[in-house]
Amino acid sequence: MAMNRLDLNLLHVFETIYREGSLTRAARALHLTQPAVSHSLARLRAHFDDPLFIRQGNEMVATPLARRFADTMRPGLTQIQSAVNQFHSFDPVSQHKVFALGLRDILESTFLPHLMQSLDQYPEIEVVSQRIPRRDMETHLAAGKLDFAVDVLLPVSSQTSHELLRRDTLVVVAGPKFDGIENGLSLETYLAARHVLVSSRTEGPGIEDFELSRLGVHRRIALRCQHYYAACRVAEATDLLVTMPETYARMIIQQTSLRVLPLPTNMPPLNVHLYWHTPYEKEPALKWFRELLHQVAAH
Amino acid sequence: MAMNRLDLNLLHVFETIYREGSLTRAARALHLTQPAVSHSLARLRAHFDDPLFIRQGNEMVATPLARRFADTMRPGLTQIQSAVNQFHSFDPVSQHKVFALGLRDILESTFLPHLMQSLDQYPEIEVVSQRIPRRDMETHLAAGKLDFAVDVLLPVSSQTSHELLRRDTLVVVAGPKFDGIENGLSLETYLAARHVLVSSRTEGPGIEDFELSRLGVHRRIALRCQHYYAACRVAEATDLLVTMPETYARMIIQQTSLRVLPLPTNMPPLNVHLYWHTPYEKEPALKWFRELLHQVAAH
DNA sequence: GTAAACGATTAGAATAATTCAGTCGCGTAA
DNA sequence: TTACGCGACTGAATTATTCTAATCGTTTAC
Repeated sequence: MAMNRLDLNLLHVFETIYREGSLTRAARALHLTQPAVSHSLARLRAHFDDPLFIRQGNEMVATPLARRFADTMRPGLTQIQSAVNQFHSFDPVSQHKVFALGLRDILESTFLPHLMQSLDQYPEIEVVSQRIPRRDMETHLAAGKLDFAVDVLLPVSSQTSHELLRRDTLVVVAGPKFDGIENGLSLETYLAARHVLVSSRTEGPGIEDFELSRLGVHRRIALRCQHYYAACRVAEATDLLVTMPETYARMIIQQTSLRVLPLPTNMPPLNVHLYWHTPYEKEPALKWFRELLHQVAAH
Repeated sequence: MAMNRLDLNLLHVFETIYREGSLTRAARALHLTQPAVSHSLARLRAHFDDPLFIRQGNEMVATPLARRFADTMRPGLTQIQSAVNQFHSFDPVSQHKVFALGLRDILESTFLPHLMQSLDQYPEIEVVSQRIPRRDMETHLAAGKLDFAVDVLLPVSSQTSHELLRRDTLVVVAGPKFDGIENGLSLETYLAARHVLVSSRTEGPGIEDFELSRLGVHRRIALRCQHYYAACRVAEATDLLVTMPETYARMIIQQTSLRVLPLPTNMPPLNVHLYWHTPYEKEPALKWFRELLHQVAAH
């Protein structure tokens, strides 16, 4: 290309010779013939006006200039190769990468176990799960502080993309002390029963109560608590009912005497979406992780 | 070269397009035609599977991926170019460089004025003069803490190179009160005179006294002091003689009534040598500075 | 609407990189 | 000491890549 400017591709040849200490082995590593490597070395020698490697027996020993040059340029070459790889391809098996994921509340419980199981085969991959306030989600994604966020459908700007990750619905969890459901749970039975309302707020209706009030009915709240797990333990020991997302319900009732029942009336779905900063969406590592999350969500 | 490995020379093309925001201007900057740059960009686009630059009117606007890639790889590219330049060529006019020079005693006075005058035309060059114990000279040169040392002939290992920088001899400095030298200074007159001995030690003979004792003679020391400058001020005000290196003598007597006379007997020369760490001697910046020092010493 | 500026594409020329074939130097074993 | 194997170097031939000239399509300015 330009006169007097070193062909930067020769740096890779230099580095390989340096590492292998032999032109023949370097040629093998580069998938070239030995004379090709010899010619490349000749070009480097001409450029630096130094033999760079001196043959001693069957080893090519680096000259002081070669050694010093190798130490000086290596960090830059490593950094460039890393940058090129970041935007060209991502190999999760060999490349270290930390993914920052915004997960709220029960989504940690429903996603992280399967996700970490999937990452067993990728020991270089690390995941950091953070809870970010909803109002900060987009700025954190744009700034790269978060790679992805997982949440219900939220209004976002055109700078943030999202797609459906998993469908979820509300179901009813009942313990063995709750009777009268041999033919399924009717709306009358549901409304006559006493309920546990799960909310991090100390007052106000739950999401399901909004829908019931649209039907002109309301249920009887006997207990208000903050965590679905605690609510299920209560339902198991009493005849109170818990209305909650199905995915989490099925996780919790395992090896308990609790049952999952369909809600006796239609409720809008609780769909979980994956969010990311649109301009970054072509980055190979992020694309790979996105696919992985879809696989995990399909469990 | 290798499949799937980016031609690193394309990075320079990328960077130029990014900076110029136009293929035509980038081509001009790279001394290529516009289609050559277009081809290179096509290769980059294929590699990253991204347009990288989108034409908006007559500007090529970088895509988000291109922007992020530019920011990521720029430090590495800068570092590599710097490393390559360090070992290929050195341009003292435009490249910043600090040279560490080991100078003892009067050598600072005799070298630094002319050296700094020569460096007037190289504003990017900085010089640090350090006094290093003689026993530490070689380790400091090897470690790169010193680029060069200037001293009389010393015994050094094969890892340290040296070459003659300047020849010097001992001369006699006399003030206007000293008589009887119309036909030159004879050995008898020299021995009959009173002398100033300059030494940082509080006792013991000077170097010239070793040579005189080999002739079976000795001179009369009337004063012992530590600096040649002070000794010369004494000679100017009295009829005492000072025996000292010629280069410094000629510097000091300027615009005084002092005279420089040949020593009336042969003494071995006081040659000043330049020392450096042999393995580094091919580095272009050090080569350049070495040449400069020779020019300065030839003054 | 026209001319100029600019990027993309095609075809061919020029240049660079790689391979092939052969020679030379070094180290080791017989 | 000789023969052999290994590996680097060199030059010619071949292949691949890059660059240029020309042209086409798009955009901008007047």
